[in-house]
Amino acid sequence: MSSARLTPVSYVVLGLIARDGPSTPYELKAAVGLGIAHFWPFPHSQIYSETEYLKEAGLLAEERENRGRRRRRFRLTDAGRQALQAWLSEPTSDTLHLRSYAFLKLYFGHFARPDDIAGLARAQVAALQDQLASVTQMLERLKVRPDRKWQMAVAEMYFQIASALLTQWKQTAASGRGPARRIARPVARRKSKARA
Amino acid sequence: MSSARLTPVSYVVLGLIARDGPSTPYELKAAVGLGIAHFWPFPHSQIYSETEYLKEAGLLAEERENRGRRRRRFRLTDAGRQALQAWLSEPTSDTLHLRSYAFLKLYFGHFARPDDIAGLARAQVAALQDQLASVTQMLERLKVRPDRKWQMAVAEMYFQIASALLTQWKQTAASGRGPARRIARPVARRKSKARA
DNA sequence: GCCAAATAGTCCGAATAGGACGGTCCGAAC
DNA sequence: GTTCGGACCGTCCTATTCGGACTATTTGGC
Repeated sequence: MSSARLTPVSYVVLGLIARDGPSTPYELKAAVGLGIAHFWPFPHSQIYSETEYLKEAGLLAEERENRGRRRRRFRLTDAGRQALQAWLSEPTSDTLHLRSYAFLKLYFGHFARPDDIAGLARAQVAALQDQLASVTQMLERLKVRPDRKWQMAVAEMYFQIASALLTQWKQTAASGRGPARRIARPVARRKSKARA
Repeated sequence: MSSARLTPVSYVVLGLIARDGPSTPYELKAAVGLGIAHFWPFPHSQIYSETEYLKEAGLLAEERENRGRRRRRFRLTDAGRQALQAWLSEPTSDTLHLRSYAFLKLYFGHFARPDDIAGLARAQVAALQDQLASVTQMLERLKVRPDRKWQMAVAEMYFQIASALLTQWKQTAASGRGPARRIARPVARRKSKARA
């Protein structure tokens, strides 16, 4: 009953049920794969333990299906809805965490042959183009859902990130191949406030 | 001796030692914090076990310091250098992994009060500005190191990502506050190749 | 009825997280 | 030359998390 440890995954579950109505863990798993997995990955097995935990905590209520597989279907309790809203009302300064294997290789590019860098860059360009294509489709789908406004906003951010990266990797692929060393492009600068 | 399981962290260690010369684990830890931690985070305790492991595998050689603390100092063996170069020569299509707590909140923005969204966006704008300031300093520092060319490239990618996000969050902060619903900005679209 | 495919859920060893904690060295103060 | 504080350096430990292998159940085609 008491609101105990609530993790990001807890809110994923609460949020999805708030959005989609009473759901089975399996449905949640599928819903996660459709979007959230792109910016908050976690193993699907967690959904099963998390729904159980949230039920114990009184934030979800369970209703067994009568027919067929008799799956557990969870709905939000009032406490659950409140917990979700409370969470949403606290902003976070937590900044994005990035993990890129390709960055790692590029970082040590000094020890690679020029061709290696070019190959890496080409592979990244291709991968990013695929990714952009799929995000574009997602945007297309969201465009006709005036609710889902904020999902759209997230998708757009994702799109912008992928776009920016694509541009950069293309440039990386071209550099070395170019006719001459290129002059550093001017880049927006902002007032500094110290930090490192 | 046999080249066994080499993880990304292995290459971080090999790469840093290749760049900086023989190093102690503590020095590596500090070096990681200066840049790599931003796109390949891992607990510092791993450096200690990893250097040990790489020594066993014959990719590093250890030389105890004679004086003072008698710290372990590791240098690259030929095998180590080869392993690094082999790794660098294989491109990766692995695409970036993103993890953002703020995205999660925004995603479920439907259940938040408009003010909550605005607050979140403002917090993100502030955090990103700080981050951009520190990246800008890093770029400044790298500008005068013609070696470090590829580190610079990574830093620029990071900068572009943060810039793009800043723009988007600013827009999010403004939306709702704006005089009217704004027309969707035209956005670059690319040929689709399917994927989801 | 039987089989294949899709659906649904469980389990568990391995890897990671990341902070708490314990020593060690050095320079400054007295 | 002793003491002390702070930076330096490294180890350890527990709680998650990872993520895939595995099992079971249902449905639908024939």
